[in-house]
Amino acid sequence: MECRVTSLLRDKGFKVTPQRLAIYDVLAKTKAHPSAEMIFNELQPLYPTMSLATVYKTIEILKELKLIQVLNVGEDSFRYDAKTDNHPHINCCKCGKVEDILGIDATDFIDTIASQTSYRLTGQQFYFYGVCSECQKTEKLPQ
Amino acid sequence: MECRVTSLLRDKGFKVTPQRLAIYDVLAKTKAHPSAEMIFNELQPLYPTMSLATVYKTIEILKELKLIQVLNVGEDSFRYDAKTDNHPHINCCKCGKVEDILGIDATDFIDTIASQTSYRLTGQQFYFYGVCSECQKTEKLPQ
DNA sequence: CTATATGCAAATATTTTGCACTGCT
DNA sequence: AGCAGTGCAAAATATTTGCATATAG
Repeated sequence: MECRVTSLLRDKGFKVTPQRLAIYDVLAKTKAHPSAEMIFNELQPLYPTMSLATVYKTIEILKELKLIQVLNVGEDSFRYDAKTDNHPHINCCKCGKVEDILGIDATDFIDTIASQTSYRLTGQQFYFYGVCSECQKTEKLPQ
Repeated sequence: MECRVTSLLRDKGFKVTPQRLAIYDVLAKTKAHPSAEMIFNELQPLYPTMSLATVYKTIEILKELKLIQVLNVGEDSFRYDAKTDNHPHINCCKCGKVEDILGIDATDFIDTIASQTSYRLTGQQFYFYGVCSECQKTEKLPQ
């Protein structure tokens, strides 16, 4: 049994390489929404010869195959998420982590927007900002 | 009568310079949500000696004074908005323009999120993506 | 007059590209 | 074997920084 990534790559005429699978795996197995650099660093021990360029080129393909989605919470770099359903994200302003918000039904909100705009909607991205529970604790410690 | 920007700058110990006022004015008078480069280009005719560095430095101050908000719809650069109330934005995937969505009350949606997260919320940003009405027309023309 | 701001140029950071070599299929 | 993919280095793009000069207060 072939996994989804393997068959999708092959179907679209892309070659299945260890690098591509490894990059997708990093994204599939983390909830940290890593940037290209973070993916690169994560893979260094296992693939010491892998280049950042390969990470970027692979991300491009994974995006095209809709295997990942792109996030931009307002940092200078992009982050990537292998969960491709369109859920909101929340970003801690103190530690910078980005987490999924799952189990939200935004249908009503989206419908309201759809009915008020002349655009044909194709998607949306909801970002929330705040302080995570860990950072809230730290905040309250003296100094 | 002094305008808000002038007095706010002065109050916080920043000097009031023609450059700073001009940059804020560009943002206050447009609905295009320009990037730093777009602001710079807009000001070229009037302030031919202004440098991009000044645009970036001024944006930093305006952000600090909460006179502008920062947007990132997923481009490689940031955009800025002098409307600082937290309204959704919509981005046309064809022509790239970014427009305000006004008159939406997202309180219920935000409250739902607030009640489901352990974060102390400080803000949010809603981006919608689609095809604007102008681009929809163009789309349908033969070729 | 003094301290801050500007403008230039150089530095930094992120992402993209060109090309010789490698390795899937 | 053939062609797409990788890795390196260089380029492109966006943003930041250092510093000499200009200017607001």
